[in-house]
Amino acid sequence: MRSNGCGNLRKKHIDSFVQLCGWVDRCRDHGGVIFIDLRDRSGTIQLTVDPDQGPELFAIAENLRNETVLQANGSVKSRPADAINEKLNTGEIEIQVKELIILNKVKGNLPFSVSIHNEEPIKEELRLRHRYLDLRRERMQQNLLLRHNTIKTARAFLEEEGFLEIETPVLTRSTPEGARDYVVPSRVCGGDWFALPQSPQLFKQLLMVGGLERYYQIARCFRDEDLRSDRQPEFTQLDLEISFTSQDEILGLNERLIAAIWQKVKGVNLNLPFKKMTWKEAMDRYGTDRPDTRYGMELIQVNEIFKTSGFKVFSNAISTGGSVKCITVKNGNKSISNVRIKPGGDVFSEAQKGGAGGLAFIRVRENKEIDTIGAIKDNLDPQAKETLLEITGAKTGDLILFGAGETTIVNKSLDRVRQFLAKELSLIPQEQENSQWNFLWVTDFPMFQFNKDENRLEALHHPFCAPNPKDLGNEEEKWNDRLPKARAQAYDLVLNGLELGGGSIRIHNPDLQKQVLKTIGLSSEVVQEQFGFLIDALEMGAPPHGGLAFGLDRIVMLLSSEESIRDTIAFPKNQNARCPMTQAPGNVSTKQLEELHVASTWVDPE
RNA sequence: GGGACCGUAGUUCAACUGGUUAGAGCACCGCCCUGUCACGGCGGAAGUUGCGGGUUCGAACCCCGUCGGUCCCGCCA
Repeated sequence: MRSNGCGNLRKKHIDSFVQLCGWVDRCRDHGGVIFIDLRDRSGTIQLTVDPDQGPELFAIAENLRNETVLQANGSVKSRPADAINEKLNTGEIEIQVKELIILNKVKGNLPFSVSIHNEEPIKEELRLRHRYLDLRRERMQQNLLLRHNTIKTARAFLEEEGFLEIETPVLTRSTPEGARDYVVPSRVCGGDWFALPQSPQLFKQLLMVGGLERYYQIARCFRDEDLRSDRQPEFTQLDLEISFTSQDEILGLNERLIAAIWQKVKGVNLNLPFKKMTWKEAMDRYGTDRPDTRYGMELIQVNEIFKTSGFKVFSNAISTGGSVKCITVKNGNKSISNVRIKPGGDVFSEAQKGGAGGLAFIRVRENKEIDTIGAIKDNLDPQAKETLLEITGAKTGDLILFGAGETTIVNKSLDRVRQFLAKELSLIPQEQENSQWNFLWVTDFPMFQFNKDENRLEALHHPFCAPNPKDLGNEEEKWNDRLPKARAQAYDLVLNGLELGGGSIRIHNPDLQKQVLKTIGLSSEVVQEQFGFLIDALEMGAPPHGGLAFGLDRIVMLLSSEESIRDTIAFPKNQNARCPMTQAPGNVSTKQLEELHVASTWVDPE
């Protein structure tokens, strides 16, 4: 049916007869000669239809509309010297058309224009409702090509490293920890339910117990939680697991994997090894476990200066176990007005979104004079002021912003403010090819964090991460005390403040695994019921193993400079987890429900 | 569950901040045009201003509710 791709033709094809198929991108009808831009996945080329080629052909050309599916047969010709289009890869040539065959017509108005030449912003709802049209556009084609190349490179790399690609079940069982499950009723096993996997975590560990040694998968994962621009109910992980390995080996291998992807897809040579930072250091200096270290404005703890201060907001925060931390905004006096850091201001509300009740500030004026609210100024003696200016490095013209209260909230709100101001003040370096890809391993996460609502410990990553032996020791009788405070052999890969992936060395000792599950409050009955198969497996010769999973959608989002992972997925869901094209999820018949032994309690709110 | 913003022709936007007939570009339809490439020219059709209620002499604009969407918090790695 076709001999070439439209976008692949060049001067070397001149005088050859070609058969092209594609979509009408646009027409220019001059009354005599008619130009048609024909587009397929490879690109666009100009077709030229002359009246002297016959009235039938001309009549077809005259009545074409955009997005008509067209076959064009004709000869490749060079364009007249003054008609060369340098903006087009195929701009030196054109097709002298001998025959046009309409393969399919377009009925009615198109909801939006596909042609890149009419790139008005289109409401995303509309793009998703007619995703097949949206996918025809260059931007989505580029993104999906980039996604394909990313996966292809990962497969080739892992193949070379001795990995096997193995599929794991999509219908599996619900587990207590983590996100809400998508649940599927079983017709055959009445009253029982499958859950869709939140990740292949346990299966990949069991593959290691099964002696497969090196596994990977492009794995679809499901989480029934509320959506964000970087979160979909079904998303894809590049998931891998290795037996007989160490943390360093896993980090090294994954750095090389990432470097291979960036090399192939972006042509960028990353510097290896990536930088490393412990979780504690990240929290102290940046207030987040995924810091953007491309710029400074670090958080500085100033508890010592304010613990005896008469400014109660600060001293109370410290005496109740919290912190006072600050960031120094260079030349902030000029760039950030008081209106913006007081209630109602954009900087203030950014701190508020992080949970802060307020945003205290000090402006440094000439001769180390400070300008702030009276309650702070009156309670800051000269020595304390001197120390503050010294450890913050604040100079004339600088603005110091404070967070005070519970340490987690201080960290969270100052992290937000820091990121917000970095964008506002353009502190993020854009220019150098390599510095815009700031990779960072964050290591030594705690095993657990305290969940206030449920009044219990919960696993920070998941409850299969192995604790650091240095923190745990060998004597089992001390596990009870030591485990809750232990660091995990867990690590995240962070790029420019976004988490790309994470993993850990896993527990392969069944007693330790039981102890960890007990620590997060699971009774031995629940452990037996929900994780019995894992404990059994660990008792039957489980090798030491560990692994990692990357968020593939997010990687592609960064590589394609998109702001939403929806633009990296062919058919994504909207923010209500609905597919605007198919309208899924939808009704099922009463008969289907009966077969599944399920009755709906849903009542339409009237 | 909560907060913010948005919804006007097929589409992207406008409409003096409450004023009478809701405009424009692209797309669409018709006519003209032989070297354009965001082709050009002339003409035309196209609207329940998301929906429901209220305030008002008068509502796209103000108020309440509702539906849909985006971003964020909670939630989620």
